[in-house]
Amino acid sequence: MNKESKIPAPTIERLAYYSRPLESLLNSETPVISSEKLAHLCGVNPAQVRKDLAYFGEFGVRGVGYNVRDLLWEIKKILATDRDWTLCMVGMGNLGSAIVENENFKKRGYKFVAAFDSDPTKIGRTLPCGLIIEPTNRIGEFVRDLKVEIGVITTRPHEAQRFADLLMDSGVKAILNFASIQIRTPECCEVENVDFAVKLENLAYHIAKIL
Amino acid sequence: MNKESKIPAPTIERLAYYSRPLESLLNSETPVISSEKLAHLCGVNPAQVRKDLAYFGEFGVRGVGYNVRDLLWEIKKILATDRDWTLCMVGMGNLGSAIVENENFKKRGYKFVAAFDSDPTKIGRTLPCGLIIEPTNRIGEFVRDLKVEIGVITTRPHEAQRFADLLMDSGVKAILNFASIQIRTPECCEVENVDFAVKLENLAYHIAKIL
DNA sequence: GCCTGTGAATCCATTCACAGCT
DNA sequence: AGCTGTGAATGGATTCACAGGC
Repeated sequence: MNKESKIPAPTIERLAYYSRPLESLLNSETPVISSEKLAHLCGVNPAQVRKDLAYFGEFGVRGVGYNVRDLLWEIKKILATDRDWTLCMVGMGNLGSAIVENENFKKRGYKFVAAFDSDPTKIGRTLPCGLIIEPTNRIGEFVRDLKVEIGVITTRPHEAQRFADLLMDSGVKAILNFASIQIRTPECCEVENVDFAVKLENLAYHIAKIL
Repeated sequence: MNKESKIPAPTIERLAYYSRPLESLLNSETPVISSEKLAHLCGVNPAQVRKDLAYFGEFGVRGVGYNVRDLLWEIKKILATDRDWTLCMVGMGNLGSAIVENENFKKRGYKFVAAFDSDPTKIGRTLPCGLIIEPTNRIGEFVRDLKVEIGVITTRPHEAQRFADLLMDSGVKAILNFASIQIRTPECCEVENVDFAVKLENLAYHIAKIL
């Protein structure tokens, strides 16, 4: 862990990106891939690919390249996506529902085992996936009983911090936050923020320069 | 543009983050804010805030701070979010629908004027917002007629590149891509990729280290 | 000959520290 | 006295370039 703790955050993110084309390649008849080809598929520099992978071991063969199947397996082991994870959703609006129902997540081992909302008209409703929407005041209870590991938040911004605190107190170890607010968190809990509007604002900035 | 072209990408992203608390502050009785306070609200270093803003002008008053209203206005001008943008959605699954219906986007001036899907059972359906789902083979026509500026893609990965090409050929200047694939794009078109699963894989990596 | 793994060099972003204004 | 604006210093990450192994 001491050694791994100084691995750059961008490296971890890129590992996930590398795994995408590798998955497609698995089905095709391509047993081996070079850093050059993989880099091209992911839009990065070949040296970057080699350096990223070298942090974790020597996965390649000089003069040959990387075995696709083995490399994918190694990356999954590193990212800990070779196992299932238990999630819950707080906020069952359009976005929350879309994520809970998402087949892609299920396929990757991210299983939602609880869904919460504070809107009384939504509570008790059964989702297509079989989950029943529970009231937010039962978050602690459910998270503890079901041993939820990752919490996802899609509520309004002003409620997000409160629910994040609740999730953390109940033992959640990581939070994926879609509310457009910076969630404050102690050391023990990892947070990733995703704000679509920020991405759009980025695009707006760049294209406004041209027009 | 020459001067602005060497502005760090992270700066642009942070400007959007700065605007969030400023919007809340507008309603409260806080006419002025220091870089220290704003930095704290956004979880960054105060010098970072000052440097980011200084790229674009001298918005603050020494010994005092930044006027909240003025600063927000300047940031909106920089990000070009002081005007409306015309968007279209390709892929009307759960995620696509959730984004098109999102009130937050509308409020920020991102207006969806067309929605496409290739599933015949979805085509012709009227959305709560009033839009009718059109077949993907009419993308070119609609995008040109309605002068769509930004395209959003939420299709399966294997179709994403094809639709991106189609959007670009029809005059779209920027693409927000939610499909888990790296979209290849010429100079003239900006792309932002958002992959939720990558964020989850990041979290998984970090919490697996602890467990 | 080809491609990986890696120290060295470069590039970029963040933070520091203080001069300058109110 | 207080807080911005900014050159200088630091700290990271990316890229280069080549030694090492197939």
